[in-house]
Amino acid sequence: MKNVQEEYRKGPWTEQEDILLVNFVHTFGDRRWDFVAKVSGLNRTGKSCRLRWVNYLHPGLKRGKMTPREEHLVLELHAKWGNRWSKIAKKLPGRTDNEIKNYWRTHMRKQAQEKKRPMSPTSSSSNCCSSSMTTATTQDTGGSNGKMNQERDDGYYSMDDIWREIDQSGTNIVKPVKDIYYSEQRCYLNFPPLASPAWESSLESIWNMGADESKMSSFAIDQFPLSFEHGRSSWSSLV
DNA sequence: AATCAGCTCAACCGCAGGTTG
DNA sequence: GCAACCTGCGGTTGAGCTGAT
Repeated sequence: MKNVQEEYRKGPWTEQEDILLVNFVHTFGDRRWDFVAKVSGLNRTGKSCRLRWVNYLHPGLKRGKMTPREEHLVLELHAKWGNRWSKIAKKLPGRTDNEIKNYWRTHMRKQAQEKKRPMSPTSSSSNCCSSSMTTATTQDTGGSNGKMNQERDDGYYSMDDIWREIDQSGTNIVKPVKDIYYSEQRCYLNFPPLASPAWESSLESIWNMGADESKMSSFAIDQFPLSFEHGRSSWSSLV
């Protein structure tokens, strides 16, 4: 029996894998990830396939910088729901929970560090509140495994550190978000969308195709005979 | 031009909840 | 009711990019 760790590929997805995944998701839908992973011949877990699809390949995804409106919405919804990223993402069409999570993390770390900077080093960590993690949102961070509870020597902030800083600095995250938003002296520029990868045009053409399975299959065969043969061999045993 | 530090974001992991047999 | 499996979520990591020095 093969070791599972040998069986599945990890790391960055290749263009070919992307096209293959798009192909099979279009055929079988974006629900049965384990099945899609198996029949596609991708040596990836269903989980990995789902993540790639949801965070990168989904046709409705926006790319590029968050707009001020989106930033505002994220802050507002986070104040309301805490770290319910997927819930927040549902209110921002084209944005993923991962993207929002990353944005928030960057945003709050920046804010915490800016708050910390003017303070003297001694006053920053000896606050009376440091022992309690009772911010409005800690209830939502139950999944934390505690790996990153300590502020690192290099100044890295874990989520807990961020919450602590926010808590200590008196920034009430639940207060009307407009205050937080407009107090930031940020320059909101409209950047052009990021340049699309060259292969995106080919993906687009895939999406413009009908859901004709035979078409999809022949496409897969033409493009990636080896992968498809592999997939088909597992397919026959599954279907 | 080279190096370094900070930032971004894709991808992983572990866990929890849902579904199925 | 229960175990096994699958899916989705939230937290974390690290490679690569970018700007500063």
